[in-house]
Amino acid sequence: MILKSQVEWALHCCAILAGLPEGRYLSTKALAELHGLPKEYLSKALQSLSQASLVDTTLGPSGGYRLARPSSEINFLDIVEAVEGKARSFTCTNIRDNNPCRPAGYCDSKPCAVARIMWEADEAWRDTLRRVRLSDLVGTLSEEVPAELWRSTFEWVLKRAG
Amino acid sequence: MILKSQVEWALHCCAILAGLPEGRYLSTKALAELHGLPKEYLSKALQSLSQASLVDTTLGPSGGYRLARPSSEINFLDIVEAVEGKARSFTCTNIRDNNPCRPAGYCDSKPCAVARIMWEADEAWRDTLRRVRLSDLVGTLSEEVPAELWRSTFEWVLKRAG
DNA sequence: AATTTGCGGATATGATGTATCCTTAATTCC
DNA sequence: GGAATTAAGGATACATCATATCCGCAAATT
Repeated sequence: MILKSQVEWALHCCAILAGLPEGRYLSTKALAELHGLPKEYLSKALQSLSQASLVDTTLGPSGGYRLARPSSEINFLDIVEAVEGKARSFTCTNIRDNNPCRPAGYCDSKPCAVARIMWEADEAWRDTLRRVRLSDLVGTLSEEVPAELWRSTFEWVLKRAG
Repeated sequence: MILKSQVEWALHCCAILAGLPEGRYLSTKALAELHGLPKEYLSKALQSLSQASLVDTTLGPSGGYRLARPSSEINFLDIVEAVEGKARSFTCTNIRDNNPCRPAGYCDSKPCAVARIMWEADEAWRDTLRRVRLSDLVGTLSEEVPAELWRSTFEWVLKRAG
């Protein structure tokens, strides 16, 4: 059970977008260069964010991406689900239906007890991600990343932001 | 991020094994028939349980599997990790290292803030699974499964248990 | 008009989950 | 002792999906 690398990419890109001044856009090209990622494939991840309405886009030179909402109104789960999908990690295939002892036409009243527990764990995972806002990440980064690197990075970004 | 179907199989099989009388074994063949699963492939899942020391095995006719510990001392995470592996769902590839603004030879003091949050969610998932014992599942099933089906199923199982 | 951008489709490749088959060694039963 | 049964593990095939690249289109800027 491994998350796509696009999840990591999308989270880091959103953290950068969160630091953009109001109204500016940053292109796929700049985000790919900044993170050392394949531009064309990163583009797919960003398209997922766009389809989920997490980011706004604009075309042409000086075009690119910006957050569609304040970073305090976007949480980790929003981003993760945008690229990874909203499907649960456990799918119940109802193998108990194959029990040869079952009377014909028997129908379960509840979802399988095994599935309920697996889904509960899935929800715990989602809850944790839901509780962390993108702005929280930015706050942590701004504390942990050395001030000089933080400054030079955004200088680099702003030089490329349309 | 989808769990293997073997996870579902292993959980259901363990629930059956938990109902076996002391010292009896149940074969792959019986477990496969009971759940309508491909015998040869289910065998791989059971081998994983064996390698994780969750079950004991014995060879020959009347051979098969039984729990290695009481069902109250086996939790969901034990079983899930046995077949799914213990690797975290999120792997940090340290793409921040590619930041062109980084001074050469720069080394991070902490793991990436993004990774820490993703790992926290992963731990929440694992904690939930760790808190549910196999005996809890059996308790739930014995309440929810109609008494007659429950009885006839174990009659079916005992007829095949060595 | 030329360039740059996001977007979607088509395609290729590698890894992994799913599934089957076969051999080997251990155990039971006759 | 011999036949049957079992778990274990290796080899192989196939399908699905993540990864990655390329192309053409429409929109926006210069």
